[in-house]
Amino acid sequence: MTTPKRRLPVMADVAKEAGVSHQTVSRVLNDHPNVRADTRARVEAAITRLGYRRNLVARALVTKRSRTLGVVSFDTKLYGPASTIYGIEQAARTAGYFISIVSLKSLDTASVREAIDYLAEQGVDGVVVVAPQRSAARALVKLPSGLPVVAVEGTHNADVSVVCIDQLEGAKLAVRHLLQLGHETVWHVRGPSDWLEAEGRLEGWRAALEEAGRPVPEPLAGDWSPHAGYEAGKSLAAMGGVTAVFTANDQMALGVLRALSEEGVRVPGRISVVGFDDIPESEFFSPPLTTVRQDFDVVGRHCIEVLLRQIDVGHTAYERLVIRPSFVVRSSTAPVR
Amino acid sequence: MTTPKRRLPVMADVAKEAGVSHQTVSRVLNDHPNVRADTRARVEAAITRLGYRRNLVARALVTKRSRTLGVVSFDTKLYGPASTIYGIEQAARTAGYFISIVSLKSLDTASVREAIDYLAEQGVDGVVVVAPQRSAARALVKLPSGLPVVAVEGTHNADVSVVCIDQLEGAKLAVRHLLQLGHETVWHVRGPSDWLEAEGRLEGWRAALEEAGRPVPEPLAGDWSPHAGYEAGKSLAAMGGVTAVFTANDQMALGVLRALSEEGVRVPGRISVVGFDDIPESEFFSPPLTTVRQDFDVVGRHCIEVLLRQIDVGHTAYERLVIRPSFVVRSSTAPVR
DNA sequence: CCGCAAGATGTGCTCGGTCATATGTCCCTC
DNA sequence: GAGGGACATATGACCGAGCACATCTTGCGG
Repeated sequence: MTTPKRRLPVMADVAKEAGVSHQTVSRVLNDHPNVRADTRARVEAAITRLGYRRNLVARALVTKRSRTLGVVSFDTKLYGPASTIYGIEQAARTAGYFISIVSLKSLDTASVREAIDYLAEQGVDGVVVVAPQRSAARALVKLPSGLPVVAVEGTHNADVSVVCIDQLEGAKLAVRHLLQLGHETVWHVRGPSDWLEAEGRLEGWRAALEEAGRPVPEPLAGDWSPHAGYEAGKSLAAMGGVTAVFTANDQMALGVLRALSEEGVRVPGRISVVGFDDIPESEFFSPPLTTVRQDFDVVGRHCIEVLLRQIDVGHTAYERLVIRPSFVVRSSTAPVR
Repeated sequence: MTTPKRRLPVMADVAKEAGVSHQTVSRVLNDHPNVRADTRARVEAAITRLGYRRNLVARALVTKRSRTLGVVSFDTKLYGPASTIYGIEQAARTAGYFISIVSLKSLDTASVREAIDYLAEQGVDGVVVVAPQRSAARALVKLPSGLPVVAVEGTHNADVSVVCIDQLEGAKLAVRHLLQLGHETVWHVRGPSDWLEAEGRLEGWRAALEEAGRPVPEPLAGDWSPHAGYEAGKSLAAMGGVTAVFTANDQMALGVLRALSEEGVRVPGRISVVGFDDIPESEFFSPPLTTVRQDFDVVGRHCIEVLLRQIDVGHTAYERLVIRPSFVVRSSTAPVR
């Protein structure tokens, strides 16, 4: 009971229709120069007449280039990964590549390896791994068969090219801003310990405090969620003596703001708060959040650049591209009273 | 100066290694029953010894099934689309399919058509179009060559299967909740007019008010952004007499809350606010937002279900799957004084 | 008017799998 | 011991493009 759908036209059909060989059709399709103008026109007419579309699968088989790039990511619902993937997709499409996405629930080494293998089997020309966790970064050490790979936020590991945002610098911007406002020191609500970004921000925070010769308080644990920020905010309010907090991301900062508000602690009157990411909502928090801005689109674009370079010129040296974050001052920070 | 990388092993290599024919290797790979146990073992040993991975491109060429689904979406940075795509990806991968994504900056008819064609050329087995705009829905009327397509939030158009959330019902939930709290009527900050979701929520709001015989105020314009909500909030504060607002999404609600806070209007003391979407941040807004919850994951899963059904059994009747939203009461709504 | 090079077009093979079919093997039954 | 059927394995064609090379045109200089 199969559908009587006539099969789609192939090159040979177009060739017959235009009265040329399939090779000439191929030349027309690939903008080969050596085709007479009227022949080209005839072929093009035949193509539109038949509604012919070239079969990229067949093409990929012989050229060994699928013009598809794989992306392995974690929780693509989050603003950061989603934005990065958006940037990747835009850049890839401009360069004539497709994007095949695998979104993992856990970034353990095995899952990442499996995902990469899976994509390799599908014939992707290269893979971008959005690997912000230590475990994911570990999965990239001994990779299979010369598949070009670029990591976003990978470790300093030299086994793969990396594009990342300078987390250390971002954190320092935040802390220095607060110190300049006269705060004696700055508390920190950190991200989960297996995340490289959390690590970098923590280090940057610590380094900036030490550079200024200030005491380094115990960081508060967090897991990026607003809820974790909320809990941390409650603790901070209870501590007393806290005047400035650097939160490892904006969502947690939101939780902190909420908790402080509930506890009747004015921001920035009593406590100044700085976030990280600059999600679109931050500008409208109560109060609008001073934060470190990461340009995820740029990260995505650079990934594709690096990856395509690796694909095109073969295995060059591994690159490491560090993007500087910027700082956005809004109303959640103020000079200490 | 080409790399001396020896080409990857193919079926023939495995066959030789195991001392069988390539066909037997194929049988082993596809779990064909008619293979003697020891032969199978020999082949499997050869596979691991050589590190063989099957070439899915070649397979796709002959089977005419790429086991790849295309997704066309608009602004995948937004929480809604990102979550939907996440759900789609999970469901697809579970079913053994890859996801190829095209993220558009504009959902005009031409772009959507082009994207679908692009994916069709790549040989996808089906396409999910996240088409929340009227223009995108229009692009789905006369589709090319029997390519299975499912739309998320498409129109009632019978030319394609649709999976959507009952926007009308969601809006009604919001309005009824507010009316039950004793509010005389409910203002509305609407989404952009070419968005079907905005349309649905507007209609639901209006219908619920009319059902209750209440006056229907002029809706305020918005574009989903917190900034638009902020502007609307300022207007609402200036109006006087407003006690309840239904905002078409949570981001705009955030802007409304911000504006009301700046104007010294207490929420929910003087004005109650309800949003739509239930983004992860909503719970920590000031105050925590009462909102309509959309389960995007479920939408994604249903899309794949419908799409795979269409792919497997051929062209059945177009389906229309409507998912009911739920309602989350938090602290941004209160009985009218 | 011929020769020759550059341009235009055609021929046949290849990519790496799967499918249909042929061939071979084994066991069981009459 | 012949015949039949089920199972195991091999053979060759084929999917639809691109590539290398062969062949046929054409234009131009000598």
